[in-house]
Amino acid sequence: MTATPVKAVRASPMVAALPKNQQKGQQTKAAIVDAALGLATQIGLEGLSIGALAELMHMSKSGVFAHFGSREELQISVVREYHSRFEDEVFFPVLRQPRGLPRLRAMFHNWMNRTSIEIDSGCIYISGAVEFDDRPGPVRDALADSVRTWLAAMFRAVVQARDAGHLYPQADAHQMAFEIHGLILALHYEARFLKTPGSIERAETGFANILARYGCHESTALAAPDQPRVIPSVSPKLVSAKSSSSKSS
Amino acid sequence: MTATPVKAVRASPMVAALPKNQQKGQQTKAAIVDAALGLATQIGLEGLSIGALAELMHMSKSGVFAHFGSREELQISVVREYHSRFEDEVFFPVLRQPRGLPRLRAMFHNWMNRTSIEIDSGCIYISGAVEFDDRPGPVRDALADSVRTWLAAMFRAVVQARDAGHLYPQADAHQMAFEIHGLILALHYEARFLKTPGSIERAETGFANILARYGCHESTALAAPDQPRVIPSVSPKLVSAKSSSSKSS
DNA sequence: TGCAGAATAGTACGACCGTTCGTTTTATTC
DNA sequence: GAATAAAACGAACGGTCGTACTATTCTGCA
Repeated sequence: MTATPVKAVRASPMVAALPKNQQKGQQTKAAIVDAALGLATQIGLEGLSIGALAELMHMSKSGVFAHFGSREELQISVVREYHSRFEDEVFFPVLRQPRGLPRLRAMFHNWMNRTSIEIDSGCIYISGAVEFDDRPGPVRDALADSVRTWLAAMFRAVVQARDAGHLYPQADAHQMAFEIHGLILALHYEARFLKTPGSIERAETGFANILARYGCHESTALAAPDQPRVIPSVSPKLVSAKSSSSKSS
Repeated sequence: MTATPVKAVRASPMVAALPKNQQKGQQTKAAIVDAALGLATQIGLEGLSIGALAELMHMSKSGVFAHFGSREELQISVVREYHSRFEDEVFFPVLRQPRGLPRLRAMFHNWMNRTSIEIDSGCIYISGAVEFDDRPGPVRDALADSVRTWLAAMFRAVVQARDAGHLYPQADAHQMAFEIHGLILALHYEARFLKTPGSIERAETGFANILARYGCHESTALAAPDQPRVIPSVSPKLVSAKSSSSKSS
């Protein structure tokens, strides 16, 4: 029943001998963290149990446990892994975009894409915030540091867009980042928990609205460009046309 | 050690005999739910344990348990109690305000006040959404129904404001409600979890921004009214004047 | 005052939790 | 292939959990 967790990789003939720091142990540990991340996104970092994880890995509890030494260390490893993937998927790719509005747009776009996926799987930054908002400790610290790092990156992108003249010079970057964060949180809440249809479109429209408010009026915005400036981008086609409002409870 | 949970109330001579449906049992049950609500707001509905609750009530586990028959029923009772208080505190008072913008403002104001308090205590609507977003059952249903009821009320207030001519007739009420919800969620996240200072002011500014965007330009708005219309209410005094960003983290 | 019935306490059970420890298997090095 | 170290196992511990039972105490009404 219990299959060997990770088959020896050095069997692969092309990869001439593993690097010293990548023995078998490191490898199964990575596999455990991977599985743990999948589990934690669904049931939360607190719901993550070593027993369930061991069963999923076809390992013994003690075998899994030995890799971390404590449950807390396992949770921290999961947070770090999530952070790493978030960076790879959302942050690093946008560095190819030119500074200013294009990069800011790409950032939100990637963030939205990830959140859209997490409507099904769950998001550790959001569930973890709820689970650890009143519980000090290293897990909370790791979590908060990760989130702050990302929000700071978002803030910098806003500042760059403003300094590049893509936004009003008076634009409050902290305020704008706050409002964008709110859109993501509302999307996650309404789509994942309430199952409200049309949430993704509303988040995108909200972003276009924020951009318009803070000084961007490019034609690439979702807002209908030919409307009078007095009514900027209220109720674009994307949302109202499909009459999604009729299904509201 | 174990004090009698609730002293017999009929000792009070003025209240001539309790109504049939309000025996002592109902009373201690109410007291238990009250304590449970306090516990659940801090550690979540999932963290709520009968043992801890019994200790807090100076009762035996079985004594507490008997009132509900199951942990799930206890959780549902807590959700209902929270719903009731939310209505009393946030919803019903605003009905005294005239329909339209004044009522919408009052609604957001009350909601903000409650959320500001919940920065310390926690909010079941938010923590519960995370805990039960992937777990079907009666608790989730009770929770989602409560939230939907409130969001629907918020939506209706937006529609009334629009119909009263206080907002642009093209304003998308669902979109506006979504954006407002996002502000509340961002406030809760950044203030409670990240401890970011200035979050309350940002939520208020965000609301003023949304109002301005959707057609309200009354002098009561937070937005500076004498600025050119092209730059509506970006970075109002409330935020930038006190240089709140310097105190960050 | 005394008696039904409600309310609470007490005890026990089985399940799961994180963790420890000694043993056994597997991987790496010589 | 033998020696050594790393990794995984298996059983057990102390603890908490929700829940099921029975016994006791209290309350409300005749």
